[in-house]
Amino acid sequence: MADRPYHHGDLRTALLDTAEALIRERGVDGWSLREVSVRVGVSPSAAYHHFASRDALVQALSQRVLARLGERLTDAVERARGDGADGLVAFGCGYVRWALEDPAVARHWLAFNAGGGDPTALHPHHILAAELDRLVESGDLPAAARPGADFVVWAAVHGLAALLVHGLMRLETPQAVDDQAERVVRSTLIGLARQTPPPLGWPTPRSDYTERVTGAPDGQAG
Amino acid sequence: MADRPYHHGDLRTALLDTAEALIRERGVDGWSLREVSVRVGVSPSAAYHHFASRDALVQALSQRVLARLGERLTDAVERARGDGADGLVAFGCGYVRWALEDPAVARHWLAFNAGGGDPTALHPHHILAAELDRLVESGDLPAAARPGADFVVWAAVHGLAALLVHGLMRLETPQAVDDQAERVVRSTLIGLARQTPPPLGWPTPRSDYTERVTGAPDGQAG
DNA sequence: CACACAATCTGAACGGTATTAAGATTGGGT
DNA sequence: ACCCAATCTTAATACCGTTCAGATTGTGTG
Repeated sequence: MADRPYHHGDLRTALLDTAEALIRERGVDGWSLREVSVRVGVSPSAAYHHFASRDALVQALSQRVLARLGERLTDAVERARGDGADGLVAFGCGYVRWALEDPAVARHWLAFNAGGGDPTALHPHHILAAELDRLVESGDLPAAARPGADFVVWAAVHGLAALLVHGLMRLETPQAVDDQAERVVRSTLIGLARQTPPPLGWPTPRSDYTERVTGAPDGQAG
Repeated sequence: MADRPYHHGDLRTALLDTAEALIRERGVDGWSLREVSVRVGVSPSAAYHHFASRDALVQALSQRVLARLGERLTDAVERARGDGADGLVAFGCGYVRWALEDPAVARHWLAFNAGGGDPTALHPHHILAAELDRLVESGDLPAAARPGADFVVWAAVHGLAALLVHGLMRLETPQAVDDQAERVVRSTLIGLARQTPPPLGWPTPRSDYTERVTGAPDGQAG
């Protein structure tokens, strides 16, 4: 602790990195502000010049994780974009793979996803919605099925990731993970396409979902 | 503290009740073992004669919450069971309604769902699987679509609940919640039914997503 | 270059936390 | 009546988040 300069240089990201590493090593709650500070080589109170509280660090970390997920998903979707649902299948696979590669970090995000983050961030929901719009334009998805479909697909993918990360569902091989993700996405899309206009079992023509399913892209919970 | 008997009588459930009430009042982390003990009227260390640690209480609470959810879902499914997917729609609505009625408690369960709980418990997954079996028997779902379908439906319902409870999606009215749950379940079921035997690009041209989704031929599962 | 100022970090402290150990109290069985 | 095991209490330990006064350093201004 003698050779280190008094000013760290970029303590903020060092704290984020170390907290994330500890989460990766010991689980979602296997870290403390103090230990992170010690590991970085500064005093515990130094963190408070970069984060208003421990919770602020948690929030910032989950935003950073979210940003990385966004980049990864845009890449995956762009690379796989072809005919039909391939882009969305890549979205689902990328989402679930990301969760399983770093279960603890994914659980951190699942639990503390930042509410008031940067609205321009590459949010999974945005990417998904854009890809669904493409499907409508290309005629692969009926326009009538589009409103609210983003949340149906997102729920399916998010739920699969959550079940896997929390150990309620187990898939042995990476191939099985991809297959399950693909099946979830394709089933949901087929169901969305076939159900909407006058499907089987959909009782009385309910009012359209455009008004009632309020998707707030940049909104957050109270 | 003078008129209370030295032995509480049923301290274990009293601790669980109080912890749950505090979670309901102040959020997932708005409680401590000490405060729970004080609220019940015993010393902080008394809890350790009923739970090995704070985490054990967390686990026990999440198991109890799970059991209640199970009872509720069996009731809902049995009551609504009719032709076709009505039972599963009731399952989805019950699941999501339960989550929204007590968001903090639901988040507690979402985060700490017990891994090694009672295997005979009424687990949502069991109820769902049984209902899917009924659909196969009644001919509403092709037998070929049955294997693994439970996890597809569960993922969709679980994901919807998770997105709502974490504020990533917002539905204003209870009717909108029910509608969204119904749409998720029916879409998934229709998709499962239509996709499986010879769907769009599903079985044979099993493309290798390891190449297509990411550049790296890598990935792992838990 | 000198000087002031803001940003950054340290050290010590406060109250709260989980957890443990040793001892007091009580109910049930013999 | 008595012993034992279960239950609860008191006290103590170690860690946690957070705050505050003060030391150290970079930066811009004359």
